[in-house]
Amino acid sequence: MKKSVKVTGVREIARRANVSIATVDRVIHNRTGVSAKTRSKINLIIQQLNYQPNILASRLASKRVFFIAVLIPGISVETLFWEVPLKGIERATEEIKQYGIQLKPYFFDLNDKDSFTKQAGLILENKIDGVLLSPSFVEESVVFIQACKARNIPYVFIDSNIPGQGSLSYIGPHLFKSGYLGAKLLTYALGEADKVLVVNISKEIDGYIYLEIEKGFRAYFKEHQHMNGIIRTDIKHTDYQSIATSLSNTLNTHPDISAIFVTNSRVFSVARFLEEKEKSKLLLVGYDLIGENIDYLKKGTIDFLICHKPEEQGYRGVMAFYQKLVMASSVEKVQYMPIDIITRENYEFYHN
Amino acid sequence: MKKSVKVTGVREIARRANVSIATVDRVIHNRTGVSAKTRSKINLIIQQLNYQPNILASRLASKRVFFIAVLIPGISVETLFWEVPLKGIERATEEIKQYGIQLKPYFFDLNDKDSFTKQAGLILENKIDGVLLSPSFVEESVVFIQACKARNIPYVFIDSNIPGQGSLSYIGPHLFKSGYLGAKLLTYALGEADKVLVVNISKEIDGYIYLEIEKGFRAYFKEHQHMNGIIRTDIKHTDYQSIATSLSNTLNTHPDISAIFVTNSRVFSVARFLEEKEKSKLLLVGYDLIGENIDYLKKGTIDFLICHKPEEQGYRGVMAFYQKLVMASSVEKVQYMPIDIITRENYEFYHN
DNA sequence: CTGAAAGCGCTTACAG
DNA sequence: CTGAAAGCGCTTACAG
Repeated sequence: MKKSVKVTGVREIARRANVSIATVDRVIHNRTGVSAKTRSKINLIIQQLNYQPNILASRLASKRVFFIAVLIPGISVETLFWEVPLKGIERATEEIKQYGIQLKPYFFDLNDKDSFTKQAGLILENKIDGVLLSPSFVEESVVFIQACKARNIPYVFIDSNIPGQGSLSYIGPHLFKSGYLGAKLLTYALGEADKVLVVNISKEIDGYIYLEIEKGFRAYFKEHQHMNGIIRTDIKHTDYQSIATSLSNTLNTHPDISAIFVTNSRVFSVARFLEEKEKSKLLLVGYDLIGENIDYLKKGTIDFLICHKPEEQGYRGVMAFYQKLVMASSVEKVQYMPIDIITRENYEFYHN
Repeated sequence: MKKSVKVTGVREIARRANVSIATVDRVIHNRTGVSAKTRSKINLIIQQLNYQPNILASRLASKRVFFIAVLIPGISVETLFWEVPLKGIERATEEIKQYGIQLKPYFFDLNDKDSFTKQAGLILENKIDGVLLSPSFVEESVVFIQACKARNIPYVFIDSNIPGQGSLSYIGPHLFKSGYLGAKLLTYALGEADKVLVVNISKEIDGYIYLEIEKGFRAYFKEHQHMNGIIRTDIKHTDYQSIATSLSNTLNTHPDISAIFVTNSRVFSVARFLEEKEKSKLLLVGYDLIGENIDYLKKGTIDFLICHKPEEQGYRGVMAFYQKLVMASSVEKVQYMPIDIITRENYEFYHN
C-alpha cells in the first residue's frame, strides 16, 4: 500500500520545515514549546500550502470534548415558547455529537431573576468551553458575561441581544423592525380616524425587548404620517382576569380602536377576551406560533402572528460553537432571523 | 498507551463474534462473501450493542467519493431566480466536501426542452451516486428518472414536484397552498364588487406548477364565497411590449379590477406597466425575491412577494444525499418549504 | 468465505 | 524546545 499522496497534510509541512509532525501540530494549535524561529518557518509553509486541517482526522484522534452550557428559560405553561428553541438546540446537538460537543442545559424561571443568577453561578462552577444564553434579564446577564469574559469563555445570545457586549454571536430578531412590521400589518384594517392599541402583558414591562419593539411600532406610524392615535396598555398581571379587566376599561374608554398589537406571545388572552365580548372583528396581531395562538389564528380571531424562527435560533446557537470550536472558523457576529408573517393560510409550514 | 476502551466498535463486535473486523465490516456494509451463519451472528451482536458506526473514522479511512449530479436551469437574465438555489447548493457542498461528496452541475435552458434531455443524457454517461434536479419539464423528467431508477440512482426534486415517482425526497413549496395564500393576500384591498386578475407570463402556461397554483388561488375565493370575478390572462411572450399590450387590453376591458396576482417571478414587468400607466394603486402580488422585484417592492408598486426559500431548497437538496449516502440515515420524503410573505418591511431578512 | 496488516491524517503522552 | 511512536475507529487490498 502506497504512502499518503496528500501533499498538504501535517506530514508534508513537517517534511518541508525539517521538523517532526508533533512540532507542526504545536504550531497549528498555537501551543507553547516551540522556538519563535521554528514557529514562523512552519507558519510560512502553512500559508504557502494553504493548509486546511482535516477535521475528521482531527476529531477522531483527539479525545477532547467541548462542553457548552445552555442557559435558557425552563418550559412552563407560561413559557411554552421555549420548547421550540430547545428543540433546535437538541437537533443541532444530535447532528454534531460525533464531533465531541456536549451540551449541558441550565433552566431558569422567567418570573424570577434570582433563578437566573443561581443557574449562572452553577455554570461557572464547571469547566466549560462556551455558553449559549438568552439574556432575558439584562443586568444579571451582564454580570454573568463579565465572569465569562474573565475566564475567556465565549458566549452566544439568542432571542434577544445585549449589543456591545462582545458576544461571539447574536442570533435573533431585529426587534425594532419587528415592531415596525407589526405596525404595518395593523394598517390593513385601519380607517383614517381609527385608533390602534398596543398591549404589553408582562411583569417586565420596561425590558429592552419591549422597548425596542414599541420604538419600531411607533416609528412606522410616524414615518407614514398616519394620524391614528396610539393607545398603550400595560398589564403587569398575566392571569386572564386581570387582562380582561384592563382591556375592558381601555376599549370602553376608546371605542374607536380598530386594531390591537400585542407585543408578545400572550396575544391568545386578548383573543379570548375579544371572542367573549364578541369583538372578534378587531384586527389582532401578536407574536409566536404557540398552540393557543394557533387556535385563535385558525378561527380568525388573531389575524397575524409574527415569528422569528425560534427553532432555528436554537439550532444556529449550537452551530456557532461547532464552527468556532471544531471548525476553528469565524462566526457571523449578528445573525438576524427573518421576521415571518404568519396567517392561517401558511402557519402549518412554520410549525416546528 | 492503553488500547481502545470503546466497547461498541467493530473490534468489540469482532471479538464477540469470534471473527476478524474485516468480516464485521463486510456485514455492516452488506457486502458479499460472508456465510449466512456468520452474517446473522454478527447482525445480532450489532443489534445487541446498538452499534452506531463512527462516521468520522469511516470517511477518513474510505477513499470513496460520492458524485452527485445537479440538473437545474442555467442562470440567465430571464432566470436569475436560479442563482439562489445554486448558492444553497454551493453552501452545502462546501460544508460537506470533507466527507467525500462531489457535485457536478449540469445546466439546461428553461426555454428549451431539448437542452434538458441533452444534459440528462450527459449525466447518465458518467458514474454517479445521485441526482438533484428541478423537474421543470415533466415528461422529459419522467423519462430521465426512469433511467435513473433502472440504474438504481436516487434522485431528489427541488422547486417543483412530480408526485408518485419514487424520489428520495421532494423539497419545495406546496403549490396549491401557495396560490391559496396569494388569493388571501389580494383580499386586503378588495371591495365587494371588485375583480381580480390572474396573470401568467410564460411559454409553459399549462405546466404543472401554474395549474396547481391557480387551483389553490381559485379555491380560496370559492371557499370564502367571495363574489369577485376572477379574470385570467395568459401571456406567452415574455418581452415587455407583449406584456404591456396584453395588460392594457385586459385592464381596459375590465376597469373594475383592483388587484393582480402574477403566478411567477415576472411580476416586475407588471409592476413596470402599472407605474407607466399610473395605476400603481392596484394591489400587486407575485413571486420571488429577485432584484427587479425588490425594487418595485420597495417603491410600493408590488405589495407582496411570495417566496419558498430557494436557497434552502438547494441546501437541503444536497444534504438529503449527505444523509442518505454518508450517514446512511433516512430522508424525509416530502419537505415543504414555508410560504413566506414578503413586504417591504421585512424583505431584507430574506435576501440571500 | 475469512483474516492480518497497512493505512486514512491527525493528536497525545512520553522521553530526551 | 523537539521527535518517535502509538493510537483514534474505521476501510481496503491482498493472501489464503
